[in-house]
Amino acid sequence: MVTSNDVARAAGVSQATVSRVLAPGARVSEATRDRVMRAMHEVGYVPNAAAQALKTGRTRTVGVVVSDLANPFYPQMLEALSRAFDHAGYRLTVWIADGTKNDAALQAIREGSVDGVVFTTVTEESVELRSALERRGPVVLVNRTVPGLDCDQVSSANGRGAELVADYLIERGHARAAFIGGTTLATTSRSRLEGFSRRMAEAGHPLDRRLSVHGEYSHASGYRAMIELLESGEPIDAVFCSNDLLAFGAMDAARARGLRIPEDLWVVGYDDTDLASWAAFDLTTVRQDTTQLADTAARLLLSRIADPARSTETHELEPSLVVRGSTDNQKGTA
Amino acid sequence: MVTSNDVARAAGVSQATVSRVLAPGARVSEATRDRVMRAMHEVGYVPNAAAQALKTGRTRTVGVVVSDLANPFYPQMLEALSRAFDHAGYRLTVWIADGTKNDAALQAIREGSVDGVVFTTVTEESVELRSALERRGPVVLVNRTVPGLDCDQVSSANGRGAELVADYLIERGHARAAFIGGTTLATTSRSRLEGFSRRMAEAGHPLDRRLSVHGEYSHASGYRAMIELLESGEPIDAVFCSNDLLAFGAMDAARARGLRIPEDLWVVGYDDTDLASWAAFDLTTVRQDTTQLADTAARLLLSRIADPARSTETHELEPSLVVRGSTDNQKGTA
DNA sequence: CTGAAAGCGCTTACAG
DNA sequence: CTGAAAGCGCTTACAG
Repeated sequence: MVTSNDVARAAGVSQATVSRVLAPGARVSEATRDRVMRAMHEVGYVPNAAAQALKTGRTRTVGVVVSDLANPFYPQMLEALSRAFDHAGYRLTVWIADGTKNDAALQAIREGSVDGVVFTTVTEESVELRSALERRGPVVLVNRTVPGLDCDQVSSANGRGAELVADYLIERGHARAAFIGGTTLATTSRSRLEGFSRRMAEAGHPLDRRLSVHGEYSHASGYRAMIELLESGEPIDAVFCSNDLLAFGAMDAARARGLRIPEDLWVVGYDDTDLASWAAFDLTTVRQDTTQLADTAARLLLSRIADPARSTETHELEPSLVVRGSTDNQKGTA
Repeated sequence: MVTSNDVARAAGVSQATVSRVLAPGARVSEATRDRVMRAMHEVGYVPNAAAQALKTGRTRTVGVVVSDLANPFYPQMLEALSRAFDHAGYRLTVWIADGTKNDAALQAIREGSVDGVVFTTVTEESVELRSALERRGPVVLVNRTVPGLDCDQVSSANGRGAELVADYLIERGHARAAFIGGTTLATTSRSRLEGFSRRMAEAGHPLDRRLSVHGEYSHASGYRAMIELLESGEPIDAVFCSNDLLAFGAMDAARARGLRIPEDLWVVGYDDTDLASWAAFDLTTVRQDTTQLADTAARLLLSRIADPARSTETHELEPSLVVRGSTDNQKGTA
């Protein structure tokens, strides 16, 4: 390994001077700087990250915890986070798992292998996690949040997004609606159901309990839920799924049972993933801007790392309804 | 920050003894060990990762470079790699980008922030990258490879997979086939085209040059390519796409033009991503076992890290054809 | 502007 | 089995 000592020897200066040449605000004479730079290239010097981290207490790495890359929303989120932190000169350590990795990420903060952590899929509010998050640690929750928790949080205004769907369905006369949700442990699914059923009730079309089905966030679960709804015999003219992945499953199920979309049934999702715009689905859905979510999360986390004492912030980004063919084949009138 | 010195003080032993309690093969008396363990919990001690890395030269972190999470194959690959390295006690630093991150990953090895790197999307054989890879560095190429490069590599036997498709189409009398490929810079796309056209030619159904279209690996590109093929007016009864994502785009385009699949056109993909089995596509495709790819890559990389001098290995995993409804609606006879 | 020196928090020979 | 000590490769006051 080439160290700053090797460079110092080659350039005929002290090791400290080599270090200064690389330090942002350091005063080094032009001549010395040139000589040292040349020597660095000659010997092929790259500063050792562990030594820098040990001295400065910073790694310029942040952790990201996601639970399920089979939901296309998360790869998009991950890509957006990668871009956001890349711009700031930070690297990403990624944990992919079914919720068991929150502790590993928290541990990584304590051992100093990451400067902070972005949690995208917090579900249950386990006591340990809650208290860990509340200590003003360098963490931020994106997407799924924990209402009332004193920690930086960013999400889509999920209730508001669901209201947009309700308003749209009512206005278009598709108010015999069902709801297909993911795990009730996720705030996203809960908030979307709440917003949806509240607005439907307000408009005089209260959501029938039997028409509200919960499972997990997967294609298979959406498929099963749709079959269940159809076999219940309850007449429905629309289904609001709490994310796109469920909607894809629901559409596949409905079509498998011979229903035409949108003629026989309207389907609405949430997320506006890439797949939603594919012709196979052409799904009306609520758009969450992953870039905006990621940028906000990155900004909050980096400012938290810089100032651990600042008070916490909660951001709710405004969602928007994207109307496509799964609800309306008369694009012109949408 | 709580250090081993704090623990030592609390337990009334030397700092070295605290360190030994955590070291795998260290000889410490039961009594001392107990006392130290208790002290660790009391003061909430977690070893500092940077200090350990500086001393040992190991971070227990590996890098992964992927180019495009919009292709569902990569999230699956990433998840499989995450699992494989997790089992070995390694963390993942992930670079997501359009091929510009190979250098960043190579740099990370040099500065010691990762112990090794998995490249999933090497394309062009730039001279710098080539020579960097060839120095028996702790790197492994998975999925896309560079034939002839002296470095550990794992891939699907892409040519063989394409032959399976050719054999199947010929046997089933769908030999007026077109090919839709991704970037020609990717070995995957090139090898699949080679295997396919070789076998088609051998069987007396040489692939018409005009029926071989290349773009990039995206849904939109598959869509455009399919439209192009249809508008060429050449009669075709099957399309082999060099990955599933292209096939989804091609199917969407064909259906948009009123073609029924499989009645009017057979479509075959490559990868067997989750989406391929969704009813919306029900895509016949060549299965690549991401778990096996990832496990092999992890094994190679970890053994390379342990023994930098070992000779390099190239693994080609056997693919298999998964027949679904996009080519055959008579499942019983498949 | 530059050098000598301390120290970040560990691991691991070296003695005893 | 345990302690004193060196040293991994940096950064950054402290002098000059």
